[in-house]
Amino acid sequence: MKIITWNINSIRMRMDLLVKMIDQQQPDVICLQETKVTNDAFPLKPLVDCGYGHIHIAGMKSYNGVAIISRLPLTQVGVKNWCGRQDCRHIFAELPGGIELHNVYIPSGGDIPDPVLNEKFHHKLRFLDEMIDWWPQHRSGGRAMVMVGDFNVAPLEHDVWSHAQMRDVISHTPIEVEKLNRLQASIGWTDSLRTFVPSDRKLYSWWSYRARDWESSDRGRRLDHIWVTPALSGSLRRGVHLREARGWLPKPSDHVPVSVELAV
DNA sequence: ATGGTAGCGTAGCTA
Repeated sequence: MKIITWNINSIRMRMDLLVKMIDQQQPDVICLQETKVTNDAFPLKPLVDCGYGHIHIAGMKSYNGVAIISRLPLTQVGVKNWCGRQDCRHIFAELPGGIELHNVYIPSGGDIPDPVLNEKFHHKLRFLDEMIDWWPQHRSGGRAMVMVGDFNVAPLEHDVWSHAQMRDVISHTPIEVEKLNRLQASIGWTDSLRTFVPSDRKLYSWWSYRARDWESSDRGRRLDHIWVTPALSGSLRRGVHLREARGWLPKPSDHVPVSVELAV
């Protein structure tokens, strides 16, 4: 089973690139973040025509929005709200074989790395705290689960272009890295991509639109993740970042698709 | 230290 997560930054702006990714990668399941479209305006038809007849979405006007797009049946679908908001950041579904799939878009957190001065950073940290408490109540690592998405945190030294220069930059500050590590430890999640790419090698899933040349400056961050529970970690077969998608024309997303294959 | 780009929706927020 091949699962791909991608922060697409508007599905309507990038439907052609989504179809290109599907033609090239043939995933069984696609999890999107930042679809930026209400459910009634979500472009279902081109995806159904590609063979993805099982689609679960939660979208709102302008911001956020998540989608699970599958050629395998989805059962037990639902939406999870955090921090008392209904802001379309987390949906889930069950896949064949009883695998529970969660697609999450964690808040970015704004610019100022101080939760007192910056309400957006406060929200991000509360979001992480709530998830840390929730997972052990919801399930144990003995359940086959996959959690994917744009977590907006690059936890490891080589998940950013410069560990030293990123210490005070939101996405790599010690406080949020510590919370992401606690989230990972909550029920023993495995960071799938780092089982395939050693932690001493640079690995990025996002490059800013603001760079003059994203490829030559290569100031990336690994914000997008695929985690699996211990029940599935032995089934991981392949995991890759589709770096070339950052250059797809005419208008690439600032994030690239991240893919894993599971022998299930 | 600053500003750089993109999307939504048509001003200014979010990233």
